[in-house]
Amino acid sequence: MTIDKSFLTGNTTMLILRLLDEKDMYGYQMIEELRKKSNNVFELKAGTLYPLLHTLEKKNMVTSYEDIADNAKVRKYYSITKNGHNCLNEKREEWKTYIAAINEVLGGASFATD
Amino acid sequence: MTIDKSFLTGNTTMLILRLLDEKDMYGYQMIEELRKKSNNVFELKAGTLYPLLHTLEKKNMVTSYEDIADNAKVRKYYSITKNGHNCLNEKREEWKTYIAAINEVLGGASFATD
DNA sequence: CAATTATATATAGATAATCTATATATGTCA
DNA sequence: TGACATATATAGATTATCTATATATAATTG
Repeated sequence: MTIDKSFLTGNTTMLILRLLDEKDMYGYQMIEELRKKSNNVFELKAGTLYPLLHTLEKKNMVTSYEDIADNAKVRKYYSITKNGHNCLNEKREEWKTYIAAINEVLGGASFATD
Repeated sequence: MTIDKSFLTGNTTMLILRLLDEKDMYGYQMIEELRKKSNNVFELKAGTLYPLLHTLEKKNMVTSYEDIADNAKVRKYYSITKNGHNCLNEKREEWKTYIAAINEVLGGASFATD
């Protein structure tokens, strides 16, 4: 089954902030993590992610710094800010409300988790 | 709480087909139904819906006919086709897969903190 | 060893699904 | 009578994706 890519719209920021809420990561790593955690459902494109990270940095949701990864190579790491953490919590609440509404229309059971 | 409108992207077609899968409706009625069923979460705009209905008709997902509503006024009713019904079932499956993937990422072993 | 593929970051331009604004017409209510 | 709700419609703006392209290094493969 191929997932309608437009489902993703609006969730990318929430997902990225969620990853960074666990640990600092660099861009390419986020793409791989999302792919793995979602069982290949999310295949976020580099051309989507890097501009988004720059925007999140401008909005003070994340900060970046250069550091050396396990393989001794320099990578651009991102770290979530207090502001970004608060935004994540808001987005999670919105997401819960949203899927409850969808399920209300679809007439099915709720798939929401806390 | 204001819901991020971009969450809706990609779901509108599924929701409209779901409404029509229960009974024939006219455009304005769909907007009202979605608003009510979702407890005001969905406030679909006329400028979004009417062009979408025209597209769905071109794609043979729905058919339309003029009929007289309860209040004796002529309204443009839409009816789901077999094709539209099949599309709805596919979208529902995609939706399930998609939210399972989101919850996989969101649920990753942590609790929301402030 | 050369060619290809994977890793890694970045930007420009295209695409698609919404939105707002506007138009038109009728009906209702204060 | 003037504003607001119902009802349908289109044009143009906005926004979040995408693809294509660029660059550089590392790893793999023929």
